[in-house]
Amino acid sequence: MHQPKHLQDAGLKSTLPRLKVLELLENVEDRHLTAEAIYRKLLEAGEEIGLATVYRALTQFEAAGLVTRHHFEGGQAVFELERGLHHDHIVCVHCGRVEEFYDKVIEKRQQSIAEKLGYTLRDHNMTLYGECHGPDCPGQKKKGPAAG
Amino acid sequence: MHQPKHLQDAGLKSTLPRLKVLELLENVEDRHLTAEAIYRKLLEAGEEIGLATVYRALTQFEAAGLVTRHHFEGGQAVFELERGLHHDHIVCVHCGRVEEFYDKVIEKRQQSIAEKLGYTLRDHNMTLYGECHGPDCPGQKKKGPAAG
DNA sequence: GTGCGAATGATAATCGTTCTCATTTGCAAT
DNA sequence: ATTGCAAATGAGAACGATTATCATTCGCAC
Ligand SMILES: [Mn+2]
Ligand SMILES: [Mn+2]
Ligand SMILES: [Zn+2]
Ligand SMILES: [Zn+2]
Repeated sequence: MHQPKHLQDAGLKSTLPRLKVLELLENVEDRHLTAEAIYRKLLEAGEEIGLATVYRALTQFEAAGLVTRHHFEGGQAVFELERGLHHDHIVCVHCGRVEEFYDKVIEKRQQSIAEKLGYTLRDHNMTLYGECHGPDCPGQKKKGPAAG
Repeated sequence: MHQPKHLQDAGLKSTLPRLKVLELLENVEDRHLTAEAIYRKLLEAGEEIGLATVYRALTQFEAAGLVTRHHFEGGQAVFELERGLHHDHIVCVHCGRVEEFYDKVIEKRQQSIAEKLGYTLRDHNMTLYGECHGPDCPGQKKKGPAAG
């Protein structure tokens, strides 16, 4: 339970819907959520909020640096609470599980590639897609004890 | 002027609209085009084709391995003719210019990161965003001879 | 408590892309 | 060259994600 007074510091008026979205992002287990998932979870928690407001709040949080938006495969953007530590992602193509990683060698190489090509690097998107081998992942063909 | 007989080889019936799209991709200067850009160019060239057909052709070409689809920033997907050589991209945030590159160190590192995290790597997306310094790029603040 | 500009939320609109379906095409067998 | 028919086309409707509109409500300084 953090105390999300961050809003005023970020130049945003502290309103109830915004606090609800921020609180959810701070306390939910899965860091990477679509706007609709956030909306649904708030409704399930008995909160009264509109989807448009969730989108607006997330966009404002992003502009304020409180939240990061990612575009993985599959239409919907996902949002995560910013923790100040840059990282990239690997996503399971079967179950959608997301892991984070940071690789200094890659980051440096990206920088020097940009320079070599005459660009000033401003940002990058690196997402790996693979098959996780978690027991709950539908990508794991379950070998029954007898051949079937 | 290539001879795009590739279609039958790829298991696709050789139809006029498909040939037109493929021919354009083979002969156009800019490798990376949106579906609408392709559609527009064909119309400008006097061809008669529908946007839905362009989308369909590109999707089929992608499934057949003739074309690759990328999702850079900004809504529209871009397509490019496959040349068999994997590469990644750097895109200018001002003028949209695209350069390609391939970095063996990064590719290897992606593989070992995936392994370390327990994934079997299947694909990846790496796009760098930066400011190019081309003379025509609107990101270049034109310094006039006198201070303004 | 009042007042007012900012925020909200229901809904319409937008944008890129895919789907529907009546018409046309490619092509193989006559 | 015809014919036949499944596959392809294209105009427009439909779709999913996100944003815009606008009447109502809220946050907050007085
Ligand atoms: Mn993350
Ligand atoms: Mn390319
Ligand atoms: Zn998985
Ligand atoms: Zn540029």
